[in-house]
Amino acid sequence: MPGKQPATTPKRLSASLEDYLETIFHIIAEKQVARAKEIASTLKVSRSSVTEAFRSLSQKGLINYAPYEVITLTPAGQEMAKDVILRHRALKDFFIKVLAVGEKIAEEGACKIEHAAPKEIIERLTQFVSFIEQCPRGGSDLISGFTKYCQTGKTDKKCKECIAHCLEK
Amino acid sequence: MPGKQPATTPKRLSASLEDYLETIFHIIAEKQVARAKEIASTLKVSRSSVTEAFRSLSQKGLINYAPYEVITLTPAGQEMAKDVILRHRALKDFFIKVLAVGEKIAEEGACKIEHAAPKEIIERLTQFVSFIEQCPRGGSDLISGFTKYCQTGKTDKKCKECIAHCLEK
DNA sequence: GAATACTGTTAGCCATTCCTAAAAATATTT
DNA sequence: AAATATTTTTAGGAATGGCTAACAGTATTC
Repeated sequence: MPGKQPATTPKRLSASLEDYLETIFHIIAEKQVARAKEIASTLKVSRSSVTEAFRSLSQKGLINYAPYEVITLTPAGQEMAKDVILRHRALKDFFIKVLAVGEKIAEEGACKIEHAAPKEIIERLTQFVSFIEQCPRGGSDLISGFTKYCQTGKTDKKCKECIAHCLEK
Repeated sequence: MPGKQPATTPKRLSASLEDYLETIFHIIAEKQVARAKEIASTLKVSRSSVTEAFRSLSQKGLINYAPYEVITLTPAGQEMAKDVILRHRALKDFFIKVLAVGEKIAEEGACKIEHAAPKEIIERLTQFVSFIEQCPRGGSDLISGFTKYCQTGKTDKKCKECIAHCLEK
C-alpha cells in the first residue's frame, strides 16, 4: 500500500459548502453531470456563487474542478456528501416516522439541522427510529397514540386494548 | 390602547446573535448585570466582538445599550431570549430523556441545533417527551428498552414481563 | 486625589458567502 | 463556419462576524 487514504471525514464543512456538496451529489446521481446552472437554481443562489463554491470545494480536495470543465466528486467528496445525506435522511425519517410531522416541515427541518447535529445524536436518532419500529411497545400503536396525544393532549384511554395489541405481536 | 406591541417574535436572528441574547439572559438572571467580559468568555469571543453584537442587538431593538453603560433586555429581547432558551431546553430534554445521550453531547447538540430547528419540530419534540413520560407504553420501560437496544442491537425479549409492567400502571 | 489596573470601545483587518454586471468560453443554429 | 444563444467565469461590492492592537473610560488602590 502506497499510503492510506484519510480514514474518515476529518472535520465538518460550513453549512453552505455542505449544501453544495449534497446538491452536487444528487444531481450527478440523477443526471450524470452537475452543471452550475442547476446547482444555482436548486440552492437559489447566483451562478457566480456556484463558481466560488467550486473553487472552495476543489481547494479542499472534495471536487475535481477546472474552469469550464465538468466537475466530479473526489473520493473524499463522495464520502462527505454521503455523510451529509445520511444525516439528512436520519433526521427526516425521525421527523416523519416518529414525530409525525408533515413532509414539508420535515424536509425543511432536516435541511437546516443536518449541518448542526453532532454525529452521536444522529446515530441515536437512527437507532431510535428502528427501535420504535421493532419494539412491541412501539410501532404504529405508539405513533398513533402520539398523534392522538398531539391532537387531544391526552393519552389514549383504551390502554388495555392497546396492550392486547402489543401481546398479539 | 396606544398601539399594540409586536404580538410574537417576528423573524429569527442569526445563530450568533441568538447566542449573545441567550447568554445575556442567563447572566442577568444569575448576576443581575451582564458585562461584556463575561459574555466574551462564555461565548469564547473577544470583548470587541461583544461590543459589536451589542450595537447590532440594540439596533434591532432587543437590548438597551449606550457605551459604557449597563445593558438591559427590552421586552422584545426578553421574549426572543426566552424563545431561544425554550428551544434549547426542548432539545436537550429530548436528547437526555428519550435518546439517552450523555449530558455533554446533549448540551452541545442543543446549542447548535437550537438555531436551526423550526418551531413546529420543537413543539412536536416537547409533546413527544411528555407523551413518552405519560403513556403506559412509554415511560421508563421504553427508555430502558431503548438503551438496551442501543447496546445489544436487539429489542428486549422479555416482552410479556414488560407488558405486565405496563398493565400495572 | 493621583497612579494604576481593569473594562469597554474604536480602528483597521480578514474570511466567508452572497450579489450584479460584464467578459469569456462553449454550444447551437442557420 | 459565422452568428447567435447559453453558460461560466471574473471583477468588484456588500453584509456578517470574527480578530488584534491601541485608545478611552471607569474603578480601585495607595
